[in-house]
Amino acid sequence: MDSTERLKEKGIRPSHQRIRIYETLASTKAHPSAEAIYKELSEELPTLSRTTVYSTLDLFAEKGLAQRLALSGSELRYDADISRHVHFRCRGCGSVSDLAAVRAPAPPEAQEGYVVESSQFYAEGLCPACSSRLDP
Amino acid sequence: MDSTERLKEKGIRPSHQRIRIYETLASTKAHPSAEAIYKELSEELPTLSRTTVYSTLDLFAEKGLAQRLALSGSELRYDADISRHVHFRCRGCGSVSDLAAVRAPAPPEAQEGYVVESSQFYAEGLCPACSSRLDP
DNA sequence: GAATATATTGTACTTATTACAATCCCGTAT
DNA sequence: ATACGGGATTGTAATAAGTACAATATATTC
Ligand SMILES: [Mn+2]
Ligand SMILES: [Mn+2]
Ligand SMILES: [Zn+2]
Ligand SMILES: [Zn+2]
Repeated sequence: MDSTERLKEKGIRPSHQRIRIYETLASTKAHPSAEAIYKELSEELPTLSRTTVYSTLDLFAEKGLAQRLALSGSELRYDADISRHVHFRCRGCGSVSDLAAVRAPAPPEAQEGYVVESSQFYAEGLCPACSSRLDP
Repeated sequence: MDSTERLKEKGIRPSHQRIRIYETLASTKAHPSAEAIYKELSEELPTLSRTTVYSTLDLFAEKGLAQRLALSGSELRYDADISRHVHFRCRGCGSVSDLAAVRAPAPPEAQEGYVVESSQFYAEGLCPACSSRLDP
């Protein structure tokens, strides 16, 4: 299914900008920030505005087309893979990757009165590149 | 054991500011931000600087005297309870609380090359107060 | 008590994000 | 085909959290 269809499916009007932002997000495993996507698309769409990227990613997260990752580090990261999986953030280089081999815990059962809408499990430390560079 | 001893134990010189910041953090279940602690202590210590609060909380996190929580929401929260437990952030009021009834997953086994230093499991949604105010 | 090291303070700066108003674009009705 | 209207996009200005830095104050060692 193409990007346009995916957006429509989630009730998002498939403008040119939104399609390209979604395709950019879906084509990488880097879990980019809004700024990273903005930079990536700036050449191709010179009039693209940061505001559009921010509000579009926000919209994607609201509509369940992408997940927003709040890990340590100052910026929010986004992921077009909406399946439940575990993330890793490297404190050396700031990269975010999937820990595919780790089983993600199920969302916690709501306790009395709480409404659980989402959950995240993530780890931090050093990625392979940084651990060989810094540790030994 | 008193706060002074706890700081010494972790190799932190127990200055007056550090002691009061630790005691403030340890006396609440609200998981305060640096700003919240600064406001709380400002009356008692009128010359206290934000910079001191930020750097002290940072030091506590480095030395293992407190944990730093990066949840969704713009600011970092801190917790003097360093045991492994699950957190909940309310998107209505921004409050952060413990989900005491939920078992926290163990830190993921490091995959080839990765060095895992910490991990977090947290949920988001509506707290009891906000869910009764917004939902029904 | 002087010399040295560490902690604190205040200010300026950076960075990520949001608010907002003006303009643009696109689907529909005339 | 043209005009209308509402959502989308843009650019600028503002906010908020956090950091850098240099000066001052406080504590520790000699
Ligand atoms: Mn992922
Ligand atoms: Mn807690
Ligand atoms: Zn790395
Ligand atoms: Zn709430």
